[in-house]
Amino acid sequence: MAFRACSPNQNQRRSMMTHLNSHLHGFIKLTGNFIITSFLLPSSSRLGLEFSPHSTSLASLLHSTSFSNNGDRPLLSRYQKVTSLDHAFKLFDEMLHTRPLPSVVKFTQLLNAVAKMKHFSSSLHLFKQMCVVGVPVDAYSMNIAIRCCCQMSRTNDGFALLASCFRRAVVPDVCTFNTLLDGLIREDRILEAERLFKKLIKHKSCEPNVVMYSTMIKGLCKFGNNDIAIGLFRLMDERGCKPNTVVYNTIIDSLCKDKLIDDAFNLFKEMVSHKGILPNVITYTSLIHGLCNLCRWDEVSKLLKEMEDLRISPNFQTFSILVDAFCKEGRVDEAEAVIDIMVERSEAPDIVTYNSLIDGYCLRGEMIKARTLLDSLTSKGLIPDVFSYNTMLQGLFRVGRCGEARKLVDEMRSQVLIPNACTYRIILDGLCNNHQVEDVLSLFHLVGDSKLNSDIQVYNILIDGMSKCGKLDIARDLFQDLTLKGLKPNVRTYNVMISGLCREGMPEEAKHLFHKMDESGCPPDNVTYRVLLQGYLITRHYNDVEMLLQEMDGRRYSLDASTLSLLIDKIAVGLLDRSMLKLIGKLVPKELMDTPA
DNA sequence: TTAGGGTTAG
Repeated sequence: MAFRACSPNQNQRRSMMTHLNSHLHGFIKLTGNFIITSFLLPSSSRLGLEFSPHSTSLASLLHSTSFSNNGDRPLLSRYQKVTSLDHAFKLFDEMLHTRPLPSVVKFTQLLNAVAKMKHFSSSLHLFKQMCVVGVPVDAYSMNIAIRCCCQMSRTNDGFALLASCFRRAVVPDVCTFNTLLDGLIREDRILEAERLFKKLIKHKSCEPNVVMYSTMIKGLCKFGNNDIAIGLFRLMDERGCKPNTVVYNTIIDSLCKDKLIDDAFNLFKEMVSHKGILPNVITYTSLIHGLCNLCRWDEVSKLLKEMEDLRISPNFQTFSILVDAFCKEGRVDEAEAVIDIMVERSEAPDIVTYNSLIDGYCLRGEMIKARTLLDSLTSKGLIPDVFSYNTMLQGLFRVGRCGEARKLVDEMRSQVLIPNACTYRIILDGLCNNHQVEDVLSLFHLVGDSKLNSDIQVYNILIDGMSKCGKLDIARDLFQDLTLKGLKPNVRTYNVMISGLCREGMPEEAKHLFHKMDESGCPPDNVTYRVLLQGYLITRHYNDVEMLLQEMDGRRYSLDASTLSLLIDKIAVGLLDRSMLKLIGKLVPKELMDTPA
């Protein structure tokens, strides 16, 4: 594998673009073919059944699994078949008047059916009624009630029910504790979740199983602790709890989201080749999503082909992710083709998918198409939401049509769609990008001390916008104001401030701020390093470049195309030492590398 | 009869 960016000349750079384009082109061609062929896959795979390449014949599987409707599957009881809340309440009332009272199992079936319809408070209400009339509740019914609390983000009420378990001599099991653990994680109470998990193991309250480990791993991933999550994953294996597809998927997805795609693929390889665990559509969708985010299109097409070989059919979410990725690249034709296939497969695109398409049109400046689509959503049976309008709004600002953007906001109001915090941020950002400094500031001041302005993201937009409009003094004042407002700068705040300082030729002040980050408990991220490096290079501040590169290597960070290009230019003209190339080579992500001819 | 994994705006 050659390091493409080593040669700085114009031809090489052009060739990199051509190469990338041909990949993209190849991908689209292949994807187009593939999606059509996957639509033609045997109906078994469209039904969501997956086949190992070594499995017994397709026909026998089809026969035994997908079409055997009689006998094998237990019939659902009338309590599990409820279709509406009304129906459930009527049935419950009937049960209360039956003598002797139906068994707790029947009641539990009904509770579960109601919970599955996402009527959590009703399910909980029925549970309480059961207790009142003296149905002897057990761990199953208790677990459903606890789950209802947790799903409504009332995990504390779930713990209160746990206490009542002890009073009622109901023994909580691993499922009870896992539900509570999941509730804590859902409410972002990761420290309490960790404490509970450790306590359960210490007191041997229950033996964690693969679901519980997986819940804890999900929580750790959610809070950016991939390494600790992987540590727990290894520990679980050592303790004799065999990992399965779900646990692998959880970690793979988190690595993909953090752009650690190569680590994700190592894990994927381990899962499939060493452990013999079959990947499924979720595994592939996570990987595809990760690759799309990094624009590694050739590998996306490879994975889609692999799915086809394994007879794993892409599903609604896979398609949705592809539509979104195509739209973000401005490839709306391909996105439209995928949407057509979704319609053919009766996986009707939802509002989210269409929002991506609106975004794609806007990105290409095709505002009429975007507007027509927005207006046609209702006829597709979808109600345009604030999200759709926000997307359109963003597009109008992007092409500099501030007047029309204003009109759209008025239109939202007239449609009783209340602009939300995101609308506000889009307007601020749009006005900044269109250099409407006066308007931005008057809007910001008009909003004043309202909750909308107690938002670090608002400040990030304004600091960035002001410094890009050449108003670094205002940006600095806003940065100072943060602490007075009781807001804490986040990594993005530092990044935009550092970037602004560099833009105005103040690398020393930028460096000072950079050093403050770690001590403020906000360590610099990949972007901080890139921004500072670019600042140093543009302001001809070369002394610290190598040190920054080494630190990046230590933190496993990587270079982006523009920083890389700047570094190479400086080496080419002899302002930076060629010896740095080796270190730079280590920091180039795969998507910027050449592939063998 | 109970618990776990993948898409949405800066």
